[in-house]
Amino acid sequence: MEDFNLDHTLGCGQVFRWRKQGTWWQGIIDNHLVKIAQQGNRLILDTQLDKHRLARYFRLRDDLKSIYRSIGRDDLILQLIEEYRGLRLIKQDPWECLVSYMCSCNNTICNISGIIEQLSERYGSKIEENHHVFPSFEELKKASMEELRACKLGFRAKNLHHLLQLINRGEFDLESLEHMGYGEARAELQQLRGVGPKIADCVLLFGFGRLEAFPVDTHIERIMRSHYHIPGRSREAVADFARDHFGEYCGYAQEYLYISRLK
DNA sequence: CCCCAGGTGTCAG
DNA sequence: CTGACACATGGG
Repeated sequence: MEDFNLDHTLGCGQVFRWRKQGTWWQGIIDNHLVKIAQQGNRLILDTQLDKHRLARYFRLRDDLKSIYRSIGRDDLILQLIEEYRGLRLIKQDPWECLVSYMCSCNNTICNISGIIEQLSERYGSKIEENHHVFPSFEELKKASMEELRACKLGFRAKNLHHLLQLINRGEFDLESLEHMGYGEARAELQQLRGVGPKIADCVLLFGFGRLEAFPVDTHIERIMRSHYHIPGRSREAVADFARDHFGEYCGYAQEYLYISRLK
């Protein structure tokens, strides 16, 4: 296992349900409980999940050296690549990803995790004692506004409820985004209540693996504006600059900038 | 009490 | 197009 750092990959904030106890990370991939640890260049597994699905989830087939060569266009990103080498994007389930990042709006990672856990416990199917899968659309659509409120979604409850109604009426189809171009899919996502440019980019990057997506949140905007000359005051200007500056794999650059916020 | 958090919708100028 | 403000909830 080369160029893979499990702690950076699971701890950078791109996923919300993984927990670390001791040296073991515990989480769920494709409805399977997964315990995983890293010793040097070896991954240690305790799971029924097959290796191909694991490799897809952690994007182990991405050629990081090639991606580093592509995005490594300035001193800052080169330094972050060195510091966080082995951080990989994760290929999340699109549905869980969309709901998760709808909950991320003006919220903390800690609170987002809490919401996702509550939704899973209350509406997701149980796979083992104390472990529930994130609810499918069919499971989650049973939730009323009041019940969503009880899961601490706050003002985001009406956005999620609206999404559930929309899908139920056949007026939105998440899977159809798979076959669209980046721009078209992004515009389609932004028609949803509570989904703007940033959340749309998160869904496209983490849920659909569109590496040309570059989500700009408060941290990314602050970092980008302090290190580069961005022409324009909007967050879209930052995203436009980044896509041009870092190129076709700019989504990877975003994650290295994002993890660097911690210090 | 303040401020901020992986933003977005709305509205005035 | 730009800035200001509200929005639920939790934590510093």
